[in-house]
Amino acid sequence: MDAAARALAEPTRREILRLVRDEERTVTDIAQQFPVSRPAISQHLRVLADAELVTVRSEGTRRFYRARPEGLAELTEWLESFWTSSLRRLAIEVEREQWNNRKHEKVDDD
Amino acid sequence: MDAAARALAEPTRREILRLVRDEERTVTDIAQQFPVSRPAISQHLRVLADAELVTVRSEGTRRFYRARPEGLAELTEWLESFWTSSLRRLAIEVEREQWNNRKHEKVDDD
DNA sequence: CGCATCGGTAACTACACGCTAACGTACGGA
DNA sequence: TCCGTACGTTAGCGTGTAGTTACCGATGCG
Repeated sequence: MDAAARALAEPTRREILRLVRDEERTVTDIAQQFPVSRPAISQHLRVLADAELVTVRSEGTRRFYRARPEGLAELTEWLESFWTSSLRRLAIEVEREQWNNRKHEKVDDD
Repeated sequence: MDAAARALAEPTRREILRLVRDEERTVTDIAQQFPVSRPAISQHLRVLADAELVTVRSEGTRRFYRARPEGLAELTEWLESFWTSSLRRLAIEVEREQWNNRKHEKVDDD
């Protein structure tokens, strides 16, 4: 997961991932979509592959890359745990607020 | 979102975020949970605050930090778009496989 | 075979990043 | 008022990372 998180920290890599999300693409094809050189894209693809966020398929001299969404599983779970936690916390706050309201009523009563 | 993604790339920052997920904590309190110095934690907290992943509440000399899950919204949506995309792709592949199976049956018939 | 194309790797540069040490500031208690 | 505590900020240092150019092997085609 650490590798996945670090890989996604780079805007270029996120964009690459989006490009190969629904269809496989070659390196040159991908590189043409960016203002940086092809070797730079190659290095980004290596990072993504090491993080298991993409898969490769060789065909002759060409290499087709494709996103591998399962690689994002851990990270997604981690993020979702925050949402559920947020809901739990919200419930607690509502409870406390109700408690405070009751106290205020008491004060008003005094 | 770029800021959030970069902030989460750091293991220490992810851990900090988990620490202040359900309850607010002071800087010294947080720093004691890590092998690094307090200023280092201060810097991490600054990054998290800039990414709007935490909020601060001052009380005297102490500053209480707390996670702000809404800051992860964009990133979560981005990740989830991959899951739905993955499902769509899977559906397409199943379809194609069924098509191939039908072709095989034809060949067998020949 | 000769040559172009595709893509990975190496060496190097520039910059971002994380950490520490040192300092400054603000609040609180004696 | 003096001192301790709680934090933030800065300078400096070492390391990591993204980019480039140059070069390499492998494949496809005449």
